[in-house]
Amino acid sequence: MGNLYRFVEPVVLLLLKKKGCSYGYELAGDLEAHALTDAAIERAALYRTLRQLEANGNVVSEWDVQGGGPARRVYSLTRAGEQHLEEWATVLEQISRAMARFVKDVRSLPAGKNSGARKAAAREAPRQSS
Amino acid sequence: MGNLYRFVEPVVLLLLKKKGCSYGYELAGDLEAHALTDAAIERAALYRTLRQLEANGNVVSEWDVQGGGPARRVYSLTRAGEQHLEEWATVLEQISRAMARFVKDVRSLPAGKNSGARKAAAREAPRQSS
DNA sequence: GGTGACTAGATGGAGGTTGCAGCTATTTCG
DNA sequence: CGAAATAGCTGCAACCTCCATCTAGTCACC
Repeated sequence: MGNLYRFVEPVVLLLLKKKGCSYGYELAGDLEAHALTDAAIERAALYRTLRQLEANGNVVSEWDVQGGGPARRVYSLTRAGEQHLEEWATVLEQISRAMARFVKDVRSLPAGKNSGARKAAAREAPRQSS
Repeated sequence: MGNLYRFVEPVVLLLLKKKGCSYGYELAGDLEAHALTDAAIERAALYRTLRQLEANGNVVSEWDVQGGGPARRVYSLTRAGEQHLEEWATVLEQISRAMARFVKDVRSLPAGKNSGARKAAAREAPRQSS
């Protein structure tokens, strides 16, 4: 199913809201736990998503040169970002419901062989009635 | 959010199972009603999805030259296709649950301003102390 | 018998996304 | 020193998406 790049964004927003602020490398770890799909998340996708979120004004970043190790680019949500997260929640809620309906629909059908229609035989009463 | 090309496939499979068999132009109409997202579905995506499903052995097609109007390429599910649909149901069920969890998670957080962490202020005790 | 509307399938190509592989740099540990 | 871990970032081929457009058959109408 691939990486479903689009769902990296909302999860990152949620994590940032929960944690207050964070940086790419750390988020990469947390992402596994919160991912909407079981697909592994690409590092590249994560970094690119963060940059894009910043370009769109949903997060801001600044360098943290303090602790040991290389510098970190620390991100935090803006107000626009919080709102964006809410919007994601609304959208995902709808999709979630639609998917649940879909699953129920599939399950409600006779399993196994295709009951209603024999193969592509169908062409029994074609409408050349005109 | 775009067309979410990936979700055209399961919906087409479901429709074919329900109807026994059908063709592109007709499916295009039904798709609106069953779509998982509110995005309109591209004709191009539909036709290409059908071809791809056939290439993967999930459906078979034959020409219907009978009725009025141009010939139709009529598709129907194979047994592999039925199984593929089941698999889709399993996957989508998981994603649906994960999304619902996500939404609940978002909603459970304090709305409005970011409580836990003030802006990007964080850097309160910067280490120019060195 | 010409014209437009409708049905039906399909493709072309610009532009965007993704996944992989790799790069740099800093610090810590043995 | 050299290796490993941390941290961020980029290049690029392959792939996907979206829009526009094309072909062609039939029908209704004048």
